[in-house]
Amino acid sequence: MKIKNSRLEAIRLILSTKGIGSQEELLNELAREGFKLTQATLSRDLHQLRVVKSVGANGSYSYVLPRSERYRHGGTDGDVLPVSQEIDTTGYRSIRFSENIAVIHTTPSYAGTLAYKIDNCDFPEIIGTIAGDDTIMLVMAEGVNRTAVLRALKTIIPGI
Amino acid sequence: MKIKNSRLEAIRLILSTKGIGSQEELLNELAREGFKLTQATLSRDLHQLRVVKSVGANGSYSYVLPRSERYRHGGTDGDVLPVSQEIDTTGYRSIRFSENIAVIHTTPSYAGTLAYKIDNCDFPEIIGTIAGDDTIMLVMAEGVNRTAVLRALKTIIPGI
DNA sequence: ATAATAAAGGAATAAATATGCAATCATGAA
DNA sequence: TTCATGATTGCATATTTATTCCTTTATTAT
Repeated sequence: MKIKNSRLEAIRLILSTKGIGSQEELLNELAREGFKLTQATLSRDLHQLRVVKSVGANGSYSYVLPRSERYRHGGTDGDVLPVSQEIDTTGYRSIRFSENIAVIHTTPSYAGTLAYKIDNCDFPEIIGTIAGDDTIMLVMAEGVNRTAVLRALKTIIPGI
Repeated sequence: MKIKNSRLEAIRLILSTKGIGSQEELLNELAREGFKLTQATLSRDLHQLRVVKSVGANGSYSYVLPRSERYRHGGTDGDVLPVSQEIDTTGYRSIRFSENIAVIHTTPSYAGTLAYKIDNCDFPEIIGTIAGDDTIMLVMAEGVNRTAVLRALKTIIPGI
C-alpha cells in the first residue's frame, strides 16, 4: 500500500527529529501531517518498525528507532528490507540531534568520506562538519530546523 | 537498601540470560529466586535500569538492558552504575563545558582510545564524541545537565 | 536515641499499548 | 469479470505498564 509506506516514512522522520513520549502524541504529529489513523494501527506500525519505548537520560520516556534495523520503504512492492543487508556506500548508521549539533554515526572509517560529501554539497542548512573515524559532528545553520537538515542529507544518504 | 540492589542485580542477570516478554513473566522468575515484589515495584526497577521492551527478530517482545547496564562480574555493593576494568590508562587530564559541548583533554595520543570507550558505553547522556590526538569533543544529549554527564563518565574515568 | 527526611514498596487505578475480530480494499488467477 | 487470497484498518477490548496515594522502612542530623 502506498499510504502505509509513506506513513512509515513520516513516522521515521518524526521520531528522528522530535522527542515523542507516547503513541497518542505521535498520533497527533501524524494528524498534523495529514495522516488519519487510529492508535491500533500505529501500534502495529511501530511494531513493524521495531520501534522501542526507551528511557531517556532525563528519566522520561521516548520512542526510538533501533539503528540496527533501519528500514527503507520500497518504491514498488510493500516489502521492506533492513538497510543492514544492503550494499551501503555511505556507511551511514544513525543520526541524533542536540541543540544545533547533529551527530552522525557511521561504519568505522567511513565518517571522513561521508563528511567530505556533505561538505561538498554546500547545503545552506549546514555550516560545517568534523569527522572522526566513525562519527561526524555537524553544525546546523542558525534558525534551521532538523527536518530541513534531514531533507538535505537525504539527497546523499537515501536511506536516512 | 540491600534488598533492592541485589534485586536489580538479579534482574540484570535474568535479562542477560533469558528472553523475557512481560513484567509478569519477569516477576515469576524473580519469585523463583526468592524475590517478593509487585508489578508496580518491578516497573520502577525497570525504569531505573532503563530497560526497554523491544521487538525481537521473530516479532515477539523481549526486555533488554541498555549496553551501559549489561551484566558484568565484579562490583556488588552500592550503586547499579557499571564499573570498568582498566586501571587508569585513560590519559584523562581535564574537562570543560560550553553549552551542550564538553571538551576533554588527555595525554597526547590517548584521546582516541578514551573516546572509543565512552562511545561504547552508550550513555544516554552523551550522543557522540570526536577525538583528535589529545582532545575529545563530546556532544551532550538535550536536557541533560553536566552533573549527569560527569556521573556517567565517572564509571570509566574514576578520577574525574 | 529521637525527630526529621528521604527512600522503598504495596494496593488500586489510570494510562498506555497490543490484539481478536470483522469489514474493506487491493491483487492476481481462472 | 468473479472468486480467492492476502494485506490493511477500525472498533472494541484485553493486556500490559506507569503512576498516584499512602504506609513502612531506612538514613541523617540534632
